[in-house]
Amino acid sequence: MKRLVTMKTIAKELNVSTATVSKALQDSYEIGNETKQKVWALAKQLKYELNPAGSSLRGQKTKTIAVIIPEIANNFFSLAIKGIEEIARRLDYHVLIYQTHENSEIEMAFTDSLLNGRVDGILISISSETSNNEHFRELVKKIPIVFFDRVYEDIDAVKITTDDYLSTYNATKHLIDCGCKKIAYLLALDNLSTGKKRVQGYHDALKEHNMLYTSDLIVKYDTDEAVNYNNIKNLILTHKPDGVISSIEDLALPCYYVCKELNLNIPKDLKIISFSNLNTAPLLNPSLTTITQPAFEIGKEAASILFKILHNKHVEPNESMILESELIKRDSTSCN
Amino acid sequence: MKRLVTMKTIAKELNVSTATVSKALQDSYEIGNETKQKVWALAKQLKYELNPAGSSLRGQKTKTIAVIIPEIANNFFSLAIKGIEEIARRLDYHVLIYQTHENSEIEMAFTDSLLNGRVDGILISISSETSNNEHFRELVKKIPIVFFDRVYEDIDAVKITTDDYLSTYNATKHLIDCGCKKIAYLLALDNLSTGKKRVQGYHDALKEHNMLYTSDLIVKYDTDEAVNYNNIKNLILTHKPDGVISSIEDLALPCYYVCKELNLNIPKDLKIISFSNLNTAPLLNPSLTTITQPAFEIGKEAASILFKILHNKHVEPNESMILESELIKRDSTSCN
DNA sequence: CTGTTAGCGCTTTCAC
DNA sequence: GTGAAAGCGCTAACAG
Repeated sequence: MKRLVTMKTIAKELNVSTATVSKALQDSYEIGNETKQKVWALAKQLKYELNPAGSSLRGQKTKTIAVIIPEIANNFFSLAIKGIEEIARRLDYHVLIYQTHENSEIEMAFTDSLLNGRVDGILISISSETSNNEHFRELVKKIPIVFFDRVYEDIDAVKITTDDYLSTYNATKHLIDCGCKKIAYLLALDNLSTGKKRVQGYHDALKEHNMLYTSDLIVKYDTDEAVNYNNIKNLILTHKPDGVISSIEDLALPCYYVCKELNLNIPKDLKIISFSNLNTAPLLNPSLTTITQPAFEIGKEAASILFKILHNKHVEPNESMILESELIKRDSTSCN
Repeated sequence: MKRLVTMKTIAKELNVSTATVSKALQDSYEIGNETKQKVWALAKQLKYELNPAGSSLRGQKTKTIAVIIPEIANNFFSLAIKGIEEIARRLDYHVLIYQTHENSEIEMAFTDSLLNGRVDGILISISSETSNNEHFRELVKKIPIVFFDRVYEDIDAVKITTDDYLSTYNATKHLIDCGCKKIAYLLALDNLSTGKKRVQGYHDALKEHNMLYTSDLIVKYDTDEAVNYNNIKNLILTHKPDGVISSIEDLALPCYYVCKELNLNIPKDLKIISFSNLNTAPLLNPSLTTITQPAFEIGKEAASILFKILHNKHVEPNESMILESELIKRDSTSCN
């Protein structure tokens, strides 16, 4: 396109060397005030911007981070990105986005392709904990990484998560308190500690209250929507649960539709609680009680810690954090 | 962090020059087959990745594009990004994300900061058409840009939009066909052609049917949610409309709540149609009839065209596109 | 206080 | 078919 304005342009114009310009722009103590002023003025006038290729080639820092997530068009992740971007902006960092579509092959390809100095660090929410353990174990040695939400439990890196276990534990307990006798569970993310903890919380709450716990009451997520719908329908027809915990939003919706088809009154016949970051949840009818994660804050925390690492260079002690989810009670499960 | 694997590494190992490695990796006809094989094998083994700083410094292309949008945590924009990312991935491009929070100062700062060769092109959905006309007029001369959804009407650049005028025209007509006699409008984006066309469609449909058109029936978006709520409440109390067209999702929600507070039955007392990309709209009660834009496709189209421009180098004729929105009819406005 | 110089990793003539 | 050399824009060590 257009010829770029470089330090050379400024140097020539001002009859100084590029080194002087470089230092002046960095406000180095080595440069005289007068020169600095002249350089700054001209730089501003010409709208000079540092060429990132030049400086990162030289200095090994790109002022860029990558965010790798399963899916962008998802309330949780888009809020998290929002948080990340806000922190990045404050520190003049740039944010690259990559979506894996839950495919760990793609995930590995992305991370590998980022080891060439394109970014200074990575924020990642992984798609599976089973298929690429070794890969990540190596990766964390090569580039600063912070895991968020969906993390590798047994890898030594900073992790920002929410209290998955407690969330479902409390939610299940809430349903029990509401009088539910038979609580089903819609299972997803079971290849991740996130998912395992969630189902464990459900499990433990049931056991503690001597409630029925059987795999018959668990429906596992399938990538085919129609299959999910039918599985849930079968569950409801066969076992007639009076409560449901859904580990992801995408399973609560078909559950809702099934009830509609079967003419079940949701708060009365079946109480549903789901993980969800829908900003419209209160508009749902019967309004859905949700376990809502602080997605925005998770993004902000994860980014903040990554930048801390990037700036200190030195190894951080395990600064991992567990943020609290909120059980937002609504009509569907209110006890009265 | 770790020492990077560079062409030098490969060259040394294989006793060839870096020039040969570079050419081999590009599958140049100049290089013998045997050498190529060796280079490729070693590159793979060492997980060599091209250093983007080096090559973009040299070649002036970064294989990176920027996406500038008002807000990430928004169903429309996150879907658009999803589309953009998918196309970018196919062509091995990287995607930088920037959110302006509807602030055109920030917007200008972003675009300026991208003129230093950090990206090859920009996809943007602007925040205002009034405050920085001159800025964008200059910008399009300096870097390839494709505008999407919220565009500069009178700037010579490719634009991907939806049929804003027709959307509201048809929606309004639909309400009229349903028997509405007094249709209000919730106005937003009025500093953009997008918003102007939307209100114009509403206006024209009313006029064509000799319906009441008065600014009293228009409530303008305010950044303060409480103000919106009150304005809508006043509108409804004072003018008792039987239909509402909302130009953005964020105004339909308070409208819904107002009805709840006033004990208005939405399909019966007041029919609401809103622009919305909520994937849960069918769950709303009373289910909301929506004007739904093909956000994902807009993202894909915009990205595709940008890449076309980037690859041809030569100026494109005006390949702007207008995609169709869909009026998804639901209980709240069904005629019977 | 300022300039010279070298080199980050890569590509591209131009020789051989 | 391969290599030497120059240079993209920047920074830092070192001279002066």
